[in-house]
Amino acid sequence: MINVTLPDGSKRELADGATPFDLASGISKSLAKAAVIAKVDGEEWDLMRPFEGDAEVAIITRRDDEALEVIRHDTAHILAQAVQDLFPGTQVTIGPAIEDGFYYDFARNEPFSTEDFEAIEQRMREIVDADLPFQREVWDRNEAIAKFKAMGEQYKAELIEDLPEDETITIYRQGEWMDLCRGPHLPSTGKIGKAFKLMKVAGAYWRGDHRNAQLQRIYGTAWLDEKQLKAHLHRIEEAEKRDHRRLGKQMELFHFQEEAQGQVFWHPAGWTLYRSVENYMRRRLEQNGYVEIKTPQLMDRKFWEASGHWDKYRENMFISSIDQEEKVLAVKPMNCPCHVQVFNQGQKSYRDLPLRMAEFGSCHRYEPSGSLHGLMRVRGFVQDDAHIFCTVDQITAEVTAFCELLKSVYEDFGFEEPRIKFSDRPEQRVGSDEVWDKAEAALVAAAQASGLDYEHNPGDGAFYGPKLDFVVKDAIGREWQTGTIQCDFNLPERLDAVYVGEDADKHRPVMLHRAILGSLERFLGVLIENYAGKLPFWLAPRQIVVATITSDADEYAQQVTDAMAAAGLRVDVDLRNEKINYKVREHSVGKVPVIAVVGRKEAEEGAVALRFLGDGNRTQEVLPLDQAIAQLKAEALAPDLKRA
RNA sequence: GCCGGCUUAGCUCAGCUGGUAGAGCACCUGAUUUGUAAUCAGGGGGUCGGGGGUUCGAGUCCCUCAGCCGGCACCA
Repeated sequence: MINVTLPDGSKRELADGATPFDLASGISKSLAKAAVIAKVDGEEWDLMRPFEGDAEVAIITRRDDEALEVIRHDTAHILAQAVQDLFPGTQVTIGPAIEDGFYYDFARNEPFSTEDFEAIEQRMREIVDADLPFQREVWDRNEAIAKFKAMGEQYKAELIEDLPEDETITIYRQGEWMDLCRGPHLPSTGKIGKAFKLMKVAGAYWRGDHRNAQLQRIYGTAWLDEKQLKAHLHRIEEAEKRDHRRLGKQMELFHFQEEAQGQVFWHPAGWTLYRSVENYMRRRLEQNGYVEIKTPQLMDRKFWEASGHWDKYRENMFISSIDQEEKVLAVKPMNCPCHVQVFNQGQKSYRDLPLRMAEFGSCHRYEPSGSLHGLMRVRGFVQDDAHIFCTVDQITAEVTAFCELLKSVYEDFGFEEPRIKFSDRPEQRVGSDEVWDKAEAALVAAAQASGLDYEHNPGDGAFYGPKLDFVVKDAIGREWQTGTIQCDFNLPERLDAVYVGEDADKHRPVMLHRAILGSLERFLGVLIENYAGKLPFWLAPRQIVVATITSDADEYAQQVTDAMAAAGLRVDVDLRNEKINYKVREHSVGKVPVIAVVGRKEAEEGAVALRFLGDGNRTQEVLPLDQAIAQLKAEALAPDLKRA
């Protein structure tokens, strides 16, 4: 007899050899039907795996979050089986469930192509129709290695060899096909359903290491039913429409061309947006006790040798030399060493600390060609950079203030809270453990004080100190790091930064490297996608278009435009001989937030009819010109100025 | 950088198995003076990413370079 306890505390008795499926069937038919896997003493089990003794059991059904993960993992197995059926000689490696789907990495000399997808999907559907049971088997380690080697599955054999000695080796079979797998799986392939679709092929390194062989990864998506699958595909389509590269072209914000790979040509509209963001940031920094500086673009290589960057990053630095001189100059890849130079001019006292030194620092890095991505990853960029020189005791207060500022800035730009990663001491590092203790504690305390959730990335800090990174998502779910704050005990030492303490002795300051937006370019990319181009009024490059209905109103329209421009609003006039429908459509598609329509009536009354973009309950308002301007002017203020 | 794909008019794209280029939108011209998401008619515009090759003949096939796209790796 086996005694099981259910989540509600109730107990049941089962015969020896009973399975979670038997348990579910005993409770109700519908539960047995909806069941996916079971949790046995907190461990995920197959429904058909017999209990090994008394246990606490929960039945996981299709409605639970875990179900999709199991289905996706199962689908990955079915994909692997289908591929090996159709392309003999292909080796399997690993195939996990991921967000929205799954992938499987294969080793095969011939490349897969998306044209193979139809045949593969067809075979997958046949495997589902065959309703093959997933069977779990526990194998002896050496037998398993020998078996996979005999099958020509080198990668699988290697995986088993690298598993810890005490790990149970489990093999899952579906029909003739078998794979090394931890499980769990559904009882049979028929339970998976057919709401899956192969999405793309890609290269991926074996075990994520670029020194290893490159495998072919097939990505797929899988859902509970057709409806969910369709909704997912629709979401992807919609997300692609807000891709900042597409919108950048449509809205004439910027362009790229091959002669300046990875560098932005900002167009008038895009640069207007850029400047709005920069000006906003500049005000926020001023309000928060920062001073702004500007440092050189080109510095002698000796300088970078001293800072340590030449050794570490030489391959990623742009170098310049000039015929008349022997010197080799490097385009600055970062601002920190320059800021230390400014700090080092003259004598600093503890009374000068904390010293918050900001720069909209233009930097260039030779990023790998494959990593370039629109505005998100470029070779020439501007950081909203700053370095806070302070004492160890000031770290907590400074980091807390920074987190507060960052939060408020993101709110002003309308973002959901970014994800935060806390990275602590790596194996290779400088500085004593006591100082690391202090710095790590300071960062964590500051994050908590600011009410921010963070996740822990052990050992992922910079060699000079721990850091908090802030991560936001783009339109199609890719994550981009924006803000950061890092404690640095190293650079002040290398570049000999000192201040005179209360005790009249010389001391090393701590440097906090920090950026809120990260790079202006990337942030603008994220901003454009976040709003799908429909930027809030204060950021919109063209805030208003004055559109006439007939040429009778031309003169008045020009007056309206001039008055609005005089009030500091970014306004254009559209006097073209076109129907108002045409103008409204064109400027709506062009994402202009306000269209001021003027016809004979408005001209006579000295009024304007304001039409607001994409605001359901506020599409139109007819106002006297003065009042309209006063209202728009107030709305055009940046959030920080509205508060003031 | 690596694997795969793509590159045709300003933009989005079509051009089957090789026979010297096409659509919609945009643009220009004309008509229309119009009340809140596309008025009608006409017109101009391409050494088909660069270079090389195969062929009587290449946008179509092959080689090569570049850029872009999707991943991977990288990201001070």
